[in-house]
Amino acid sequence: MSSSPASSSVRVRFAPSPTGWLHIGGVRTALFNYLFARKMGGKFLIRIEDTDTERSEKQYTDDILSSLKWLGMNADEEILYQSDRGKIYQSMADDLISKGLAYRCFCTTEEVEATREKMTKEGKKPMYARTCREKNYAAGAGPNGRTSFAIRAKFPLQGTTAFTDMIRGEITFPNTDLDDFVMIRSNGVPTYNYVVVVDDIEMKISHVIRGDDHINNTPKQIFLYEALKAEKPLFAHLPMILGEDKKKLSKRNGETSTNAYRQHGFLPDGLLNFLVRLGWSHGDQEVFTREEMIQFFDFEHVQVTGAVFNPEKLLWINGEHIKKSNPDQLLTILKEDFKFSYSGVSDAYVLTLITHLQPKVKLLKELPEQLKTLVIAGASKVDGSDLKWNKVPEQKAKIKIAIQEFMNDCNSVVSKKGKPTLAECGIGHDEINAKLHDIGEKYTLKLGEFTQPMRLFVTGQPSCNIGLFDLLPIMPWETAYARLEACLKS
RNA sequence: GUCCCUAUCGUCUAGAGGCCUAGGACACUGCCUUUUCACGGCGGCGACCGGGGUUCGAAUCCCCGUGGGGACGCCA
Repeated sequence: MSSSPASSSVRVRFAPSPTGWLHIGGVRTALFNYLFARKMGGKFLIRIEDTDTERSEKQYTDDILSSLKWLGMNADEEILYQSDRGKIYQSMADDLISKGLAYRCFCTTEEVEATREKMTKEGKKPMYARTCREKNYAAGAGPNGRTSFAIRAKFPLQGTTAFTDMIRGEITFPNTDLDDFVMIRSNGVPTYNYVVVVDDIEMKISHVIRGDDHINNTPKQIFLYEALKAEKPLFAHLPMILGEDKKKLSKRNGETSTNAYRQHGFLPDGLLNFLVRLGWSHGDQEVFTREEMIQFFDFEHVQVTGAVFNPEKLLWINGEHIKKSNPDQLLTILKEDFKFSYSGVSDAYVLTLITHLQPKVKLLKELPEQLKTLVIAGASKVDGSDLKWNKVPEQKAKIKIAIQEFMNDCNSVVSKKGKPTLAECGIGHDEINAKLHDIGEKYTLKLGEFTQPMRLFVTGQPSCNIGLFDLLPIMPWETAYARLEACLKS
């Protein structure tokens, strides 16, 4: 259903209104625009729709832009602010009035409301009564001395308005159901349906890719394209993201700011990967790199129905991305976004720890939590009172002897070679494994019986997911030894 | 209410008339692996909304019904 215009002509935009934080639904809309632009070698643009002066706030614009930056979706050209363009909107509207395609409406809000209520009661679609439609009022020359007017579109009374949606195909509206919508409010501020067209023309937008809550606005906008004698873009209406209650995602049912996802430890590509799979598919593939998303994206496989936001799958996908990440990059993010720091240990050591931990976490914020007792001297605060060995004192004594033997064994090697870690003394994962198995056999202990207390004390916390055999070789032996001593004393 | 869109496991989805006894993923669950937790491996549970057509043959095409969503603003 999609057409393939010359790639160089593809220009798409993400046009948020700064009336709230950038939320996940907005990110998905931006993403589909971004992917299409990148795939087609076109331009991805951003326009801030701040005509609603009441609700627009600078802090929201800042949040939207910084969130998009975090996600790696920056605009290819200068960002357009609608608040800068008031004069253009006004003069084009005046022009449409002179051509008989729009008119001044002096009706008051109360009058308009009244007819709307009446029509609703009669079971009709609430619309404007078109009182001023054929009056040709001049500015400042309204009925009953009224001077305040809005500008309305003179929408056709008959026929149909249709367009071909890239996702859904042909959509047709009877014109009788469409209103003479307001283009410029009586306070002079233009409305969304009007400025969106003026600006999309100005920006030479080739494809309008947006949420399907805009399908019903499209005929109004088509009217304006025709009135302004401009070439119409192609439209693609994306299905909505739904909350668990299957209603449009909102603050009530789980809408969350993009920033919150960042703080929780989602990777940009993990979040984007989850979002792209909400309403789009590429066979059975679930995990995509950014390059793959761009390479494979198409409108043919965009779903038509809304998709429920599934936090658990998001978590899983994020884990997949963390697994594949470069530890260096992970460390950088940890330092920048999670105030992660360490002392008395080398960068290489921290990086190796991350390598061992990254396949096991789903959220970045788990990393500093698990690392903290490994990379900061004296951070270990272990209480061994919950350990199983406390139940059988003679067993506990035997285990301590076994652990002591392991310590002595390693110690002799380390002091002979004079290196700070077991790994540098030639004792790696497999050697530790063999050593502990031997000791277990010698003292007729199951491996878990004595590695469990060892692991607790060496990691310095009960919830660190690193394997003991992975940790022992790389941890400074001095530290490991001290912690094992504490274990013996407990 | 009117208009627009829509309908495959709980959820995200594959599916373009025979490859479908409907595939994958998340979740749930059984087993295995194992140095706790986790990761991983192998299984299990689980869906074509209903009714009519069209066709030799329908999850797939058409119609109706029903369900769901969205829009009906001097919000965007």
